[in-house]
Amino acid sequence: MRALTRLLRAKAATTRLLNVGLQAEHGLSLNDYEALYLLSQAEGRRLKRVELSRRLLLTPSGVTRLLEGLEAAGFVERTVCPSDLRVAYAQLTEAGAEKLAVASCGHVGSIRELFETHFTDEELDELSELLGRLPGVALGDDSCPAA
Amino acid sequence: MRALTRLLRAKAATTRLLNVGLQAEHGLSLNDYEALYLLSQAEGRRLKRVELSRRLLLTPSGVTRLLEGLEAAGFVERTVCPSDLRVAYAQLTEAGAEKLAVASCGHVGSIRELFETHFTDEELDELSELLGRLPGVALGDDSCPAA
DNA sequence: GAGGATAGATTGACAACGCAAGTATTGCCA
DNA sequence: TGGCAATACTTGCGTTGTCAATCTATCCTC
Repeated sequence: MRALTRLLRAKAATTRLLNVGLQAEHGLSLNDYEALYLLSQAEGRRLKRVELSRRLLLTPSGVTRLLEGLEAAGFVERTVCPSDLRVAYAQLTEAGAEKLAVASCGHVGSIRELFETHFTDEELDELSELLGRLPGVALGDDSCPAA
Repeated sequence: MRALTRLLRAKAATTRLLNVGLQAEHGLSLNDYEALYLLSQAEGRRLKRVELSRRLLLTPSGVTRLLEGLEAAGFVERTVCPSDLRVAYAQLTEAGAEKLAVASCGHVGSIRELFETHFTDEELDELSELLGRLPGVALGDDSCPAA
């Protein structure tokens, strides 16, 4: 119960902090960044929208809205799947990859700063292990190259 | 970094789960509930709006919007502070207290179910201790009577 | 005490996201 | 092969919460 309220507040606090940084420096939301990152790690730099929805824990409509912005900015393109005309891939563009690279510098810096001043490495592992047990959290796991 | 993405997803997953339950059964959002709860624990069952904003980690305008709904439903009233005409207290009404009591039954049940199937008591303590270190998370601490 | 800085609160415009409903495509099964 | 369920996605609408601007009340300083 206390754990719950802290979980809620922890999310609110951290997203606010990181969001303003990303927004101010690169005009990206935290979800924008996550989406670009997931795409960059994916095979062929593309992902089905359903897959993004699962990984980002957004509803399909949320993904559509998110990608609208990213497409308008030229960071992703929609491509179709020849074998199944229902699916629309989100394909990372060269511009998107560059944007991600640039934004990563400052962003992972902020994250490290935020977390490493409060936790040791072991505690971070502990924390993510615990959070990973909640239903749906540890889905498309991300092998985390940059940090 | 993995910790961060899991934190974000953990919040998204849990709020969605708990929100739909609360919403369906009692027409309250999670923040509505938290606000009622904080008021019920406060001295005289009232709190300054600024205080609510700190505790719920909402902006002041967020608090105003939240209380709009609660006032319309008759669960809180606004009262003024005689010594400082700027502050407007949010005062829990009798109806609000009853609503909270009724909603608590099912709600803390859901929470326990969600958390206790995945964690032991020690792990919950560990988790909330860790989360509490993030800036701003462990503010108005809540001495947690019900669970 | 007058004047400016500051704190508490509200309002309007806006972005993000969920839900429900709708469309299009595919797979299943008789 | 025809029909029906399921899947992938989009769109309209409502809710929630933020930000920037504003108003009032209080405090602080001269």
